[in-house]
Amino acid sequence: MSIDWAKHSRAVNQRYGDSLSATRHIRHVLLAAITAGDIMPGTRLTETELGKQLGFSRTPLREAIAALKAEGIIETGEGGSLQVRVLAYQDIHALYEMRATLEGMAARLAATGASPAEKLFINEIRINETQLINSQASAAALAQINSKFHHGIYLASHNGFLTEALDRLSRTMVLLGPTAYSLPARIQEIALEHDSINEAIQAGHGDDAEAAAKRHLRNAVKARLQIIAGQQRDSLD
Amino acid sequence: MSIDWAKHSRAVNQRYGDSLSATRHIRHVLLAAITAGDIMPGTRLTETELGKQLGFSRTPLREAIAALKAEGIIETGEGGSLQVRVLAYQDIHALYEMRATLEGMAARLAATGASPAEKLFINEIRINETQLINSQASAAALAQINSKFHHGIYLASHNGFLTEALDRLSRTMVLLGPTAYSLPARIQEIALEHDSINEAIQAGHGDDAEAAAKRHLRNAVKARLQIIAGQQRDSLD
DNA sequence: ATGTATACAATTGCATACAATATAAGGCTG
DNA sequence: CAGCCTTATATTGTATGCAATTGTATACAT
Repeated sequence: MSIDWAKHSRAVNQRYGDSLSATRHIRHVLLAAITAGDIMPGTRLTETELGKQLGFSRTPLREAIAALKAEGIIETGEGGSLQVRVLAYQDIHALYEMRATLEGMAARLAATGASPAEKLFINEIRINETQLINSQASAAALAQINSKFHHGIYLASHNGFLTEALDRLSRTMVLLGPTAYSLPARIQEIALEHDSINEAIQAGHGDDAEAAAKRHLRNAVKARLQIIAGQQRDSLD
Repeated sequence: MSIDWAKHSRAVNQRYGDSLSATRHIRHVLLAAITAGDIMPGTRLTETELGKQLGFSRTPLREAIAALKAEGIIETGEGGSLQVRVLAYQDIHALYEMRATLEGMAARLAATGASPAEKLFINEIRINETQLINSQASAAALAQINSKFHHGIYLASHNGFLTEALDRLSRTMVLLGPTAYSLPARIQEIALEHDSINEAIQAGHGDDAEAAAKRHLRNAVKARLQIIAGQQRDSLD
């Protein structure tokens, strides 16, 4: 039941340096733990316990939680108790519907407005992804390069609010559990879909880029539903 | 220099009841003060001072601020000092670009998926707006009914993440200052544009609704730039 | 045996106190 | 007189303690 907080803590220090304030540190550690699946949606979190385990007092912990609540990652259940947000089934559709629209917008803007350097950068990530797939890299490694590819497009949109909204959606998506890279059959499809997006961006075709991105997300939600169906248990617990 | 916090506090109590936790109460009061223009972007906020004026200790105040920071309403300046976020000029375009896409999406979804009751509700708001305009209501009253109209469409999209994203954008927009209703000439245009959106939604024409919403936002950014040009001062202060 | 009331434990919400850090002023030295 | 270092002050960051609310268990009555 106990979680290896030290591992996540080290990872955060390595990624952001060890000069983060306690509040921010805790925020990243909690996100990492949720992303890793160490804390499942619905899990009740108690401040005293968490504080003791993380080695911080309740004050910065509560501030981190306040930020995560504002983001919709943590919610207050009955009687004000804290728990990791539980997404309803219909939330999955809403989430992917949003992402399809925003990813489409980002791809369009990247195609029409990205600098040559940015386009080269995106293309390079795409090449790296192919190499990783061919070398049969782990699902985690593939998920990471996938993140980079999408994030590169977000940045190339030159719209900070769009980037932030998509980052936020990505963070919310970790509540859904394992990524689509746990489905071997989906990996090749993803590669092809990324290719169409990349090609449209490289060619500067906004319409095509948007359409390709939307197709990509439509297929993604299909894969996601497949994963969820596989996880189905009777809900008597 | 002193701000009438009691006024905002009363308004919040009236709107949400007086049983809100201190943290949430403070959050709404701060938002109200920023919306009303009592606190301008760039204004430095000191916790001790704010806490004293609001009548709360620093703990709930800091939690409210943590939430507002996560939303991008408050930012930390040099040396960790707090200030109301200052939007750059290019942020205006990015903001409206986002809103155009999301409002378009919401209008499309409302047109294709709203229930008859929801469509009636939207139409009713639209009728109310016309009456208010004809009776030469105040800019504040018009801004309020405008909010209702848009928010009604958000809800009719049946997508919680979209609604939340648009609400968030609206909150960010208060950082831009006075609404377009300070421009008399714009009021009639707004009415016409709302009409096209409403008609497309009532008729169930998704494409038309999206297009009308995007047109509306394109015109809105034009009006906004006009307002900003009017506020222009030499920046020698 | 079941439903209810009451007492107790656990947890959140808030306030105060302390520590660390940044800002600003003033004096000292070159 | 200018520049820099020192020191004092102000402000943010963190910890602890208390109050109030909620959840739970036990005992009692029906």
